[in-house]
Amino acid sequence: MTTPTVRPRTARAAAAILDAAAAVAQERGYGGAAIEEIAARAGVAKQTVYRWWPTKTALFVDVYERLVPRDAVARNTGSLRGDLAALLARLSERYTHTPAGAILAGLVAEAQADPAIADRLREVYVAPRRGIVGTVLERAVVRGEIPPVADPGFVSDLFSGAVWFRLLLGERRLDEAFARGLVDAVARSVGA
Amino acid sequence: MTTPTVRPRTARAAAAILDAAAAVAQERGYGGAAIEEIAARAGVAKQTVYRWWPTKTALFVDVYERLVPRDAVARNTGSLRGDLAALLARLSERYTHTPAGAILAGLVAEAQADPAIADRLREVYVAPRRGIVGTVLERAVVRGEIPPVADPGFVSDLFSGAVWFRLLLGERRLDEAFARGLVDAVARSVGA
Amino acid sequence: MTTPTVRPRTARAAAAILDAAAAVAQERGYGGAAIEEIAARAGVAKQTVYRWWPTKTALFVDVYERLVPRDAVARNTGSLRGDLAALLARLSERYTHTPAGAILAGLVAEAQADPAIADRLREVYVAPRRGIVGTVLERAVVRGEIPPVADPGFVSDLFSGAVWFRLLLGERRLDEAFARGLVDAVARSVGA
Amino acid sequence: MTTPTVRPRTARAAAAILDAAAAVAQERGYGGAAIEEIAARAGVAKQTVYRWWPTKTALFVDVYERLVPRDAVARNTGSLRGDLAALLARLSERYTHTPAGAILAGLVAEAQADPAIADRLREVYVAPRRGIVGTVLERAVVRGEIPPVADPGFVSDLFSGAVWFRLLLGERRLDEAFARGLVDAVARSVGA
DNA sequence: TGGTAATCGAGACGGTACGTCCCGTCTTAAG
DNA sequence: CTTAAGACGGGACGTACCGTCTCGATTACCA
Repeated sequence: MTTPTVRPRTARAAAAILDAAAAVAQERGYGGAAIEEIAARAGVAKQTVYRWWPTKTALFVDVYERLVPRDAVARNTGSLRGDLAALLARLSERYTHTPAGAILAGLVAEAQADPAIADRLREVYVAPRRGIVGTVLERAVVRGEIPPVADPGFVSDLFSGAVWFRLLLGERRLDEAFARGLVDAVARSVGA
Repeated sequence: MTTPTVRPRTARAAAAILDAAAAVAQERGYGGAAIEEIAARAGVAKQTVYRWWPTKTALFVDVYERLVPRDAVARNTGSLRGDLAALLARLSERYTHTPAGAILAGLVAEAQADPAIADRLREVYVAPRRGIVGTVLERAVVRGEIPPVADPGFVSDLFSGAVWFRLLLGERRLDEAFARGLVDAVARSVGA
Repeated sequence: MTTPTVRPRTARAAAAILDAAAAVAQERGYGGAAIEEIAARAGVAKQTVYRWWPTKTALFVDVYERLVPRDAVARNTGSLRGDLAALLARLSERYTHTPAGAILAGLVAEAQADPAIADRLREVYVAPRRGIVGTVLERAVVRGEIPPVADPGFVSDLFSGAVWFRLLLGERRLDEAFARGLVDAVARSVGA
Repeated sequence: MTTPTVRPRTARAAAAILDAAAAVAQERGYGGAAIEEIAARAGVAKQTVYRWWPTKTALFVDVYERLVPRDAVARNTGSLRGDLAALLARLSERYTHTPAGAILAGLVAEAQADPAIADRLREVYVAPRRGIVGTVLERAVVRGEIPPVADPGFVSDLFSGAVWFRLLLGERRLDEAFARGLVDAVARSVGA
């Protein structure tokens, strides 16, 4: 019914830019990704990138969201451990096959010098993860697996921190042993 | 008896460079720290920086080690929880008053595109942390507080990941509540 | 009887564009005058400018003609010296109060690299000036002030060159002394 | 004995840049000469151009001076008419075989919007020409060909203006007829 | 008098060049 | 012989305009 605000060509260009940005980040890492090359690869003028994203950071926040959508919902497997394991499997898949990890690391690095970026990152990364893990925990409470969780945000951060540490500083995959250990630690910490 | 290999002026210059690098990183972040400015601020020619450190990364690995020495030993407080709390207090202090966090984040970002940097980072950051937490856990085993730990490296990473997540993405301090929560979670995970 | 081909809005827009172009050239010079700004200032879409003038050069040829009409006739003062002085006074006035000089200089510069522009410039600038000076000389011949002039075009160019040299490289005005000197030189060169 | 102020590599780069600038202006005209292309053609980084010349204008003032040296002296042919003719021959040669004319036109255009450039141009173009023509006139006075000249600057400007008008707006050569006419007009104007 | 085609403003688009910053290498002159 | 100073070739930055294009929203003419 309503006419779309964004014009066709704009949408086309935007998609091409985000795709190109992901591809370049995949090949050269976050730091090595030059706007100049992204634009060239997207078949777009540099100005067109700057028209829609004021900085490289802003661009890659959007790229990250495209790779790891903010509104993802945790699969209900019927048990807390199963849900957490499913979450880990999905994360593993995304960080293995996309530059999501490299991008996140780059954004976190920049956030250290710019509070605005830090805020934005909490918005697109921390808060959504807390939402997802919080859902999983609530389901477990409802199921009677665990008592009410005093600080679900903390539990989520514990979980996310371990995953981050592994993916960005250890092996790039979350293997069986790691998954079992982390699920176990989280489950214990909430009194399962 | 023997004269040191490194000449006085060299040592002086090296220290000046490391200090200047830390100062610039403090002000402008890791990404914003230019070798050019570091050299100028150290009162040294750019070439002198390149003589000892082939890349910005190598330089900042040394800066990081200077801020968070690799061979630090955990204080023995007489209990697992006490030791962990002491560890947290020391980390909080370092990441609050130095650019250690910003530098670490920058190095981790670069490590995503360069396995050699990743290796180096495991060497100066992951391994030492595992050593320290491992020592704490061993002491607790000896004390009889906990049973032998199957995978102390994983426990250390869980601990480090949570600290990292908090310091680089949340508040820059590790307050009382956070410390209590993390100590508790780690202690439970090892069956305390 | 017939409705004019050019619609009202069109004519209005064209005038607004020429005015805006003159104004911008006045403020920023020929080189600094951007089509983009001219269009904006005329309250017109950029495309509307390009609809009527293929290039900046073509636009400014029209602007120049508007400031210094091609069909101007020399005032008959009753003597050669008087006519020439009147010519000088009119030129001085136009180059002092309009961007005609800056525009002419810009066009001449572009003509050096493009023979088509050079031709156009001879058409709107050189030829009309020769016509005017030629008229003045003929009148003087008729009056019996001077013998027939062998090469009136050359005399005109001598006159115009001196004026140009003064206006674009010296003072922007043609003062009394200069006028007397030039009128005298020209008069002598034709045997007055 | 004294060490030269300008270092060899600098001198080498500077010469390459000036040569390249002249070549590009020859091919594309003043307006079409991009610093980017000049640098590339000189095998030099763009920054190296900007290190020595703040603007395109400053660069081309130097290019012009290289093509038409400021300190040139008029050949003494033994007569006023001969000296003027020699001057014209030399100018014709320079404007025909070098981009001097295109460069001068470009600089004059820019001078209309920037008094500093106008000053500089009077310094490197108007004043030297007045000096040269002044010398020629003085010699004629000494020879007894002409009475003392009241305003030699004006005579020079008359001469230069005519030459300019011809070279930049008419034919690019100063043929026999034109030379005879101009020499004659100038000679008459000073009472030869 | 209401429909329709031309014209308009707005401004996105692919490009090119701008002038700046910093990279890592190099050359020079002083101590 | 080492150093500081800084020039150098290079490459990306973010900006300004170029001239072309697409979009809706007026016009203004014709049915």
